[in-house]
Amino acid sequence: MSQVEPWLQELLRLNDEEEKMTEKQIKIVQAAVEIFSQKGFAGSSTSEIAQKAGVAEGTIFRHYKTKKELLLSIVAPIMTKLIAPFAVKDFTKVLDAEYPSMEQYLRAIIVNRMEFARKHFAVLKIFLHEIPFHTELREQFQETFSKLVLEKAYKAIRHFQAEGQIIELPAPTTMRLIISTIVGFLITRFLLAPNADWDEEVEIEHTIQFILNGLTLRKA
Amino acid sequence: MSQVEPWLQELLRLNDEEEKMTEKQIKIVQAAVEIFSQKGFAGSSTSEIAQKAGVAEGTIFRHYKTKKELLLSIVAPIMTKLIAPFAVKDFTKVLDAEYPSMEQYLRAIIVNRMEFARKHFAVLKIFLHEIPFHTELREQFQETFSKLVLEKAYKAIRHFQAEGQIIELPAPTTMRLIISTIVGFLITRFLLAPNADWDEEVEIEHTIQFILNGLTLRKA
Amino acid sequence: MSQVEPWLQELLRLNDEEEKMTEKQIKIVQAAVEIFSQKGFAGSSTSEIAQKAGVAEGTIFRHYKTKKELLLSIVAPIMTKLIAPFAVKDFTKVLDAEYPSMEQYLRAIIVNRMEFARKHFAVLKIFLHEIPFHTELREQFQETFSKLVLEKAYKAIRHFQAEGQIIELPAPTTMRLIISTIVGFLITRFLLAPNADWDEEVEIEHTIQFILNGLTLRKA
Amino acid sequence: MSQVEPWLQELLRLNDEEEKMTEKQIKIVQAAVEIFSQKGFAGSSTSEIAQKAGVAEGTIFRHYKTKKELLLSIVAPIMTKLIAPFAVKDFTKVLDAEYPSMEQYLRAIIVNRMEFARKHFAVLKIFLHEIPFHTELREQFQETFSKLVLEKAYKAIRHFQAEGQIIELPAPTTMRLIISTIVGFLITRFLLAPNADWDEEVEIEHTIQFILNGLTLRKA
DNA sequence: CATGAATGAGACTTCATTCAT
DNA sequence: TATGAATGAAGTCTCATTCAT
Repeated sequence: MSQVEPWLQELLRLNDEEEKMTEKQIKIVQAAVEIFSQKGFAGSSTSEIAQKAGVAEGTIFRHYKTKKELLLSIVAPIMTKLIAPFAVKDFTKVLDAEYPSMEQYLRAIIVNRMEFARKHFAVLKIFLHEIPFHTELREQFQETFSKLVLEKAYKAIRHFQAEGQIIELPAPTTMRLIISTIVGFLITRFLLAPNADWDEEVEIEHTIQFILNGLTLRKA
Repeated sequence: MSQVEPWLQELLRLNDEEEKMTEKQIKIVQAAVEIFSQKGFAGSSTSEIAQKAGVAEGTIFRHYKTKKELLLSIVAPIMTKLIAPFAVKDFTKVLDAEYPSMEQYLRAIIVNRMEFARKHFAVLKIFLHEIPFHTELREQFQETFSKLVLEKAYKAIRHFQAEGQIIELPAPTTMRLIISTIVGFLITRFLLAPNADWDEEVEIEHTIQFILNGLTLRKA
Repeated sequence: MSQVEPWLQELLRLNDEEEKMTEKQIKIVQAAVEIFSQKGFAGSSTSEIAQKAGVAEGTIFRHYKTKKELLLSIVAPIMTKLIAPFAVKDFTKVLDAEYPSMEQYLRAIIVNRMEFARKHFAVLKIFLHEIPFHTELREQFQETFSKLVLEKAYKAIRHFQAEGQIIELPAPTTMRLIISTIVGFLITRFLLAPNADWDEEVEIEHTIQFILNGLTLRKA
Repeated sequence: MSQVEPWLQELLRLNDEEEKMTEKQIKIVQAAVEIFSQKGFAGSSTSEIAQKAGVAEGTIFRHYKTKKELLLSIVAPIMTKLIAPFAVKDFTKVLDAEYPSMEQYLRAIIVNRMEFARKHFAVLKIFLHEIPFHTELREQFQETFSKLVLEKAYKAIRHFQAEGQIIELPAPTTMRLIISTIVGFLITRFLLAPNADWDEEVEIEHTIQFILNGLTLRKA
């Protein structure tokens, strides 16, 4: 999964929408991402963004009606992208075919999402900070998430439970435990100790083993 | 540990410093907590706080030189409180005496910190949101954390490793995995699905077992 | 005249009105003088004055209804004091009796007013700065000045002109030239170069000779 | 010197820098000059300035970052202009060539600076009032003055002393006496009795004669 | 498309003054 | 008499947004 799977390509193609953008517009977005992620949305000023983008103050509003629209244009797409790998049409088929073991599945997810986080670090940070303050964002995310991901993820979990690979906890609990561990890993890696030079491979391995062990019955 | 241990009382007593506060000052702090946690620091206005507190806007600045000082007066103490249970002078003694098994230890921590999170939910939320934007906060937290908690926690981890209760991962990795799981639990409980009525006891139990299993060697 | 003349004593006695003042009130006035002279009236805050005086904010307003009243209580008396030496009831008699020559008269005035300026430097500075901005002050000063000083000074000038000691310029012109020179001397001494160590005696002598020469006919 | 000398033109040309200014910006400066000179800097409010300029308050801060910057933009240039006529590269040559007698020199200076004071009355008033409260202003003025004027003025004084036109007082003393008289003249004319209709020509003549007499040896 | 001067609402903050204690 | 918490008007300054060029 470190290579983009065919079934994902369609989804991902939606994202490369930097096409119709003016050169100036791209600079605006880049500047906005940088400043929003440093100071937060409410703490940033459009004039500062314009300055960093090397653009007149008015130019921003030629492309985005309001400051908030600029934010959403940055943050909304990331939600879809974030979720994309899980939004597969027929999940269990995928599972059967490609991930015979939970371990391979987990490793694929972690590696893939880590690349994603590395690439979109700043935007993800903005997303995390702003989602509590913008109802539309939150609702859109919740809807997308529960529609596209939740049931499919539950299916996958039950699939591995049925196969006896993991224990029979409630699916939401299982999911919470997995996501907590992965997100905790990513946050530590990119936010808390971005400069610490650690052995990424080894940490990933520990993390995967922790999840697998955690979800496996201890033999008495 | 759901009861406050004697060795904690001193530490905790530092916190009930709402003494010298005017009635109005208390109202200001309450209003500020509510509004900051809803809209974020930069998105809140002092006039709104004053209004909600039923106080003239000038009154805020009689007690706090700046809006930011108001924020810090709210958020700084929570850092110490958050860490308090781990800032024990002689940790291993405590461990020997009171927590023969890692399981008991984990349960104590989770229950205790859950009560704490329940009580200080709003302030914790503010803390989490603002810490990336305020260097002083971040540095103070890092210092306090590494001084008071880190080494002691590592000691505890090594203690349980020596006893053969958990496997020999690097202490920082072990710690990351434990904290991720606990924080993930608390965030799910209080932030993501605060209204979902789930069986807290059972979820705690699952969480503890997940951590313990995760850190225990699978018997081949 | 470096000693206080008998006819002045009455006038001067009006000034030592620090009698009925509370200890705190005195401290307030001292603090106000210091701060007003450093930052100007409009640039000073009553709270700063209270702080420097070691007094509660409200205490100032127990003694002075408004900030401006505090200013006037400081500045108004200095006007009288400043003018006092010239406000003699029967001036020409004084002149005949005590100052046979213009030179002696000038020297007396300069020495005496220099001591005055040295003592009341800060208050005089406040007075000079504030007089353009406070109509009452300006009017009161103009009235006092023209009533008590102007005619008497003109009389003295004409007296010395009649005696042939100085040339027959218009009295206002003569007065302007004398006052300009003296005030210029005092401002240089106390404001522009207060730290320069110069020979005061010699400078006074030069100044007097300049005025006298300036008002004497050059012999062809 | 009532006509602008050629060597001055360059210096003076620096001043007509109202070029790049918006129409509104010019109105702001005009309003600010008027209000500052009436109420002093600290006693004026930006809202009042905006109102008198017929401009939104925000517009002031688009052109000047702070209220103080507005003050300095008004007051700083006047310092150079005030001094300009004395900041000539080779002063004694000028003296030799154009002012054979001290009298002509004095008359030229007085007339020229009187026109200047008449034209820039309000700004000069602001300058005089504010210089004690703004360290930067004071230091900049002292530096400019001592660099550009002092030595040259001393040279001129010694030039006239060497020619026997004036007596051998120390140059600083001589300068103090001359400036006191001239400044006293200007202040009387424009500040103390601006409405009194006096014969300016005659007063100038008296003032010049006073200075000349004052600095000339009385023949015994 | 792009500019940047202009706006005016509203942000944070100060301050003279009042008043219950 | 003295205090100092409280006030609210006013101050300086910021900022998203508009619009003529």
